[in-house]
Amino acid sequence: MLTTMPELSNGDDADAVNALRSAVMRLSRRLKHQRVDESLSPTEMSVLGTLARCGRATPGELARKEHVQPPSMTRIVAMLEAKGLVRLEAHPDDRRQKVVTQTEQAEAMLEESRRKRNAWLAELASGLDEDEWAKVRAAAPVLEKLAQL
Amino acid sequence: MLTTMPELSNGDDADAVNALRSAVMRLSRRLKHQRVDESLSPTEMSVLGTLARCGRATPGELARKEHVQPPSMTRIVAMLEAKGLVRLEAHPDDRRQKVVTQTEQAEAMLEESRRKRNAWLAELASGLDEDEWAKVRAAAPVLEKLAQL
DNA sequence: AGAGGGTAATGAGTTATGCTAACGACCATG
DNA sequence: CATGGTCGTTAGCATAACTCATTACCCTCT
Repeated sequence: MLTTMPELSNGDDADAVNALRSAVMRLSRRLKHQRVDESLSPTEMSVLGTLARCGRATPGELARKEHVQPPSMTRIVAMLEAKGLVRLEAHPDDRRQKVVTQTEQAEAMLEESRRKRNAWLAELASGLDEDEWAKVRAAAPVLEKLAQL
Repeated sequence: MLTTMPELSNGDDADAVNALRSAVMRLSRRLKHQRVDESLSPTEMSVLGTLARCGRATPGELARKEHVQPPSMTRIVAMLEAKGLVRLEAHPDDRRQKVVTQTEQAEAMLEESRRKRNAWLAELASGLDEDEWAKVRAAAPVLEKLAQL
């Protein structure tokens, strides 16, 4: 739990934070261009990914998960609905809320997406050795957790 | 070198890529708001970090390193110069190019930046256990390398 | 020496993607 | 039944990137 957190003041961690921040910013920029579907923004893709894991969610929940303001999520969901990738239904208990679910079309697109991402990854991974890649793989779920804190 | 790259087709790696992509997008969004200097965009900060490591670079080199188009870097460098954080000099051998170096003021700002980032990190790290944090620390330099490939 | 192709930086205009503020519909508690 | 809080939405705006076009310069080849 890092209750004492002694390492936050030492140089290694400071370097790690610097590296992490820099890498995240640059990678996010590259990911914007590495779109699996030309007409879908990274955040829209991320929402689909979240839906695939959660099954269903309200716009507000999605906004919190993606760290986006509710109005932005409104627009994103509307976009996705217009493209037939999600469905909006009335919330069973609360008529203020709505429930978003993904369509079969989205399911197919995500599969396609996985293939293309792997291709992209193959190119990048060729620059990493086995050990480096193992570190990335180990850290990936942690980073995801970190992003949601 | 992953010459055979057998793991690119297995599920673990696909999951890792999904998690990584999602985490990078969300973290980058949060980092945008966690600015150390309110008047400096994340990319501008990243450029200063790069300069701190490299010492000096041309706008074109910086654009390539940051994965930004040259015109964007022109504007960023102009911004930084206007704020007294970098200096532009003529290239000794090629009059088309310019050389960007950081000022002492930038040096001081980066130090300030490091402190604030550590504070932000402390908050996030409190949600990770020692083992998770170790994984992030191990992966940070690799991610940086990945971002530059 | 001069012409022409390639590269560096830049200027202008556009697009994308988020934000804040204000609003209407709805729940819930007195 | 009124009133305060919450959810989603609408409207307007800000930022930070992009593309296309231009200018200045280097370099090679004749």
